Amino acid sequence: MTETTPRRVTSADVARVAGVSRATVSYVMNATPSQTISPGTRTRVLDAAARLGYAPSAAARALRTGRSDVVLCLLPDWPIGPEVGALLGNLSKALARAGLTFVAHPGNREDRPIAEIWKAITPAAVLAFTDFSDDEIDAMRSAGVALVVALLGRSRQRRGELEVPQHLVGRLQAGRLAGRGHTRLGYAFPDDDRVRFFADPRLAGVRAACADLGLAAPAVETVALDPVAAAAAVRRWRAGGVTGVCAYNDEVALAVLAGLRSAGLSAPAGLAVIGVDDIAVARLADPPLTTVTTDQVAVAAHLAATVLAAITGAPPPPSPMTDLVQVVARDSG
Amino acid sequence: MTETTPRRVTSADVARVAGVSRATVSYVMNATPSQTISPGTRTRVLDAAARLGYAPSAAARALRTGRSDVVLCLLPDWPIGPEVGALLGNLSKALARAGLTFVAHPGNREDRPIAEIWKAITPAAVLAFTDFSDDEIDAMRSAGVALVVALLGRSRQRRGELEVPQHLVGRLQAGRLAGRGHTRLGYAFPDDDRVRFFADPRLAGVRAACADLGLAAPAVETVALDPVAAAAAVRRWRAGGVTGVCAYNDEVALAVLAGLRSAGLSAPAGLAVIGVDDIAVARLADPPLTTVTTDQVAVAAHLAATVLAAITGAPPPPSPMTDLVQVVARDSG
DNA sequence: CTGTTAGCGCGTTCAC
DNA sequence: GTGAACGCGCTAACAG
Repeated sequence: MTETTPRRVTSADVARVAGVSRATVSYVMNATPSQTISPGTRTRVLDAAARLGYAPSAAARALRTGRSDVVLCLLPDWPIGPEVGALLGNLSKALARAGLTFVAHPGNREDRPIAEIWKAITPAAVLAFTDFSDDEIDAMRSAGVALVVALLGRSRQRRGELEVPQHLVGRLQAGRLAGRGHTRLGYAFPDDDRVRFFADPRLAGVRAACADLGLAAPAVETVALDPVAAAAAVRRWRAGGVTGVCAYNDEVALAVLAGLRSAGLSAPAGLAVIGVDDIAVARLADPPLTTVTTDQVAVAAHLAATVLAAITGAPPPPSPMTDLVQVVARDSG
Repeated sequence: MTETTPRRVTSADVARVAGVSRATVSYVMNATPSQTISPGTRTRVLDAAARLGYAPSAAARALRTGRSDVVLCLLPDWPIGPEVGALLGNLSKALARAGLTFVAHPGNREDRPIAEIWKAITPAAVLAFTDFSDDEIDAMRSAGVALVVALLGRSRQRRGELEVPQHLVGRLQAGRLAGRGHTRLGYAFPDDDRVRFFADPRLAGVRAACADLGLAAPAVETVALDPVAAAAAVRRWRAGGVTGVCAYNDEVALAVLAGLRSAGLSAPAGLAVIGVDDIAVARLADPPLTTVTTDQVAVAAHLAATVLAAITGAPPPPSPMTDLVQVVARDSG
């Protein structure tokens, strides 16, 4: 029994079987517009490729073109929940339709310089949740990597793709509470510095809504995911006349609910509470949690379009970021 | 001002600056054991590389060696929560220490045949949560990709790396409840077919523990994340004499808690409940949820070692899967 | 021992 | 529709 090492199928194999040159195979496989191929040849090549199970070497292609068809997403170092997970899934799906392979790299940039990451992948584009240093940006640009920043970072006036909706989330929360008669609002800020990138624009949205509606600025309390800490915040809010609280997300909102409970109170009478994300357990809370959801599919589609535009050098699509967020009304607020 | 298109720095550039050949550059950069290099030359090369900011082209390297230093993780299509997110982060860190770049691809294999994914990456190894078809395995193997399956799939006797701990999770839950005097146990099974790969071994662990302890087999109820559905399950359990319930995970456990509440009962008197994962909101529940946690860092380390072994062809490390799971005792059971 | 030469891996694309 | 060079790093064979 001779061990036949199963060699990789290359374009040369296809060319041989189809009785054409490798160049022709390439033209057929890529449907190169500048090159006309007779239908007969085309069919023969396609047939041969299919029969042999030919798949072009991504490495060779990347080497030649200087760019792979991979889109690399640098994940933030804060815990990613099901919402982000869903976003990534949708993004992957949307980019796959454009022939791009989406992959995510977890782990903060301290563990490993991001340069090592993208140099190991040679991605067509890099999508990040937080900002890059200018040096990093220059390095990537000069390597021909398109860059999209999802969330606004600290530097300069670059605008992040996801910043606007975060702002809207806050506005919607405040609007809901104001619409139900609350005039003095509180904001439950997360006890984790790593999520400031998300929390800050949300809080800003609440602030803006309050200003627009002629309400006092929200009373901000940092709320840890702990009943005792939350109870203290609840006490302070109530002492200050606050009747409705916008929480950074559902987890923080659930903490507020727990705080109310341990203070012998309940929502919405003791304090109206509204979260963000509509996580699965939100409807299991007591009372079920009112929350704000984002249309992840639409966001993913927009992000995908932005990435695509960045790759092709086309102008980024306009943000159709309205109607992307909506309230899921339940009993807590 | 002449626009200088910033060309990529290649080994030829380094060679020129250092006054050596490209081969020497390669030997220095890779510290090739079979080739001795004089310290002086070494330094000159390293210096030049640093000055120029040289990074070898991953594409060229992959093309030549037939293998990149990327480890690809195929994510399951079920919603990934913070636990999996943390696992990925730890895995990434552990593999980075071995010089490997970890990336995850979200999205189920229906959207895109997995062959397209790994052919676009040319990974050194693929790590998957569920099993592959034999055809897929053969294709990958013959392409030189090492394969590690984290969770056992349907086919044959292959053993998944994470299967054992899942089993232990179930055993631990049942043991806890039995230790507190419960003799008739229930199991709250998830209402999502996609997580069967996790749920089945956990339930099997509970069954095994019951058998070992001489208890009746657990009364299995499928529990949706909905108070009403959960209340019905609670009723059936209580009618059947069940006094303690092991839940698939914390979310399902919280559903059981909600079901108890809407039946006018409470844990642990009405029904003792124990979850899995120790998600953040577990301690915010009423009562705080007793749960089982897994040492994700240790699991990640073991998985990383397994991947490494698969790549080098070494025998996989033994499973030190004891002491990896433990109970977080709170009030619910 | 030190370092060089040369050809390979594979898809792309320009000139004929 | 074809021949041939190219992108870039690896490594066997070989010369001082």
